[in-house]
Amino acid sequence: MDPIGFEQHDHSTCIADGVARVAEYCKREGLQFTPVRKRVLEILLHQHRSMGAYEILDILRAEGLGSQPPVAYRALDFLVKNGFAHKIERLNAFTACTHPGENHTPAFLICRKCNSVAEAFSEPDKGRLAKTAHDLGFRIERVVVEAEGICPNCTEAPA
Amino acid sequence: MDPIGFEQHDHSTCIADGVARVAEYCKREGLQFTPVRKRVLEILLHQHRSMGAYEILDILRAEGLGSQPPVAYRALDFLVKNGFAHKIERLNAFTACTHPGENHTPAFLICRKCNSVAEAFSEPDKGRLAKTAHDLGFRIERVVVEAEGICPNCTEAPA
DNA sequence: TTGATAAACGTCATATCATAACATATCAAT
DNA sequence: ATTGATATGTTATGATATGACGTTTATCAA
Repeated sequence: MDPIGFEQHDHSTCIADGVARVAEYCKREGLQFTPVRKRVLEILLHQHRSMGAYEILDILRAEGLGSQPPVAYRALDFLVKNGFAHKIERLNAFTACTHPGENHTPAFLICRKCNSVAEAFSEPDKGRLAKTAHDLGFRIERVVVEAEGICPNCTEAPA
Repeated sequence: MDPIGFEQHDHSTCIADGVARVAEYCKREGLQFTPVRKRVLEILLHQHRSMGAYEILDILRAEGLGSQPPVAYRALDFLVKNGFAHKIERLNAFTACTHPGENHTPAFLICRKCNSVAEAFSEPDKGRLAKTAHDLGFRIERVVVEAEGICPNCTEAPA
């Protein structure tokens, strides 16, 4: 049991399930779920935190799956574009999506102590921002919501 | 009259007023509003869009105010830390705060066509994200909200 | 006013994040 | 098998950001 989304969680089937779901989705949609792409997704699923592209690249390199930055970035682009992973802008890092296939606007809770990342939902159509945008005539296409703070595990064990 | 926050607006006094307000605030708080810091704020206020650190540095360099990256980054750090400017994470760029001195959680509306940036308010204490964080026991300290889309000026004149 | 301390600056070097460009290989559909 | 699209390998470079260290400037107490 590893802490996931700040809760204890059966992680053992988590990676396999995540990969399987994405594999199935790709098959349905005619997307190529190539070895590098699959491996990068596995790497991200393995950690419930965000990882930098070069950190992922180091792992790929050790496994002989690619040694140059574009290899990692291209795989990450694929995963992000299709909603299997997200980029955390605040950290210039990436994390596996916990709701692949579902259409959603993710919001992230980032612990500044342990760097774990939990994915929550935001509702960009509601609230003050939506109203402001509507009033101004601004058409929102995409919203980044990233909350930084202290996760429950780190609150309990302060430095 | 320049478009500001997507609206026509008297920009002429805007820079002077912004600088004056910050200068006064700094005096009150005992902060050093040095020439470089003041100039960087002016540069940011001059544009109602975000600017990269190196873009700002180029201007400083041309004016003999500093030629190395740390000069720009240190001034920007000062402005951001004190709430006179904000970093747009999505763009790795900076923009002058339109409500300096007021305690607020900014939300940004970023036009992907003309790169203008409008600062709005978000209400991180309300809405679904706040509820999720509370339920999980996550203590939010800071929230980044950045909406990307098309501003009214660019909607009217599509490419 | 001066001396001590902290804050800011100038500079060099380097770390970190990201992509352009182009050649080669693989896949998918005829 | 051919062809066009997609993916990969590789080189090179661009863009963003910070560590470290010595010098200068500001602040403030004595």
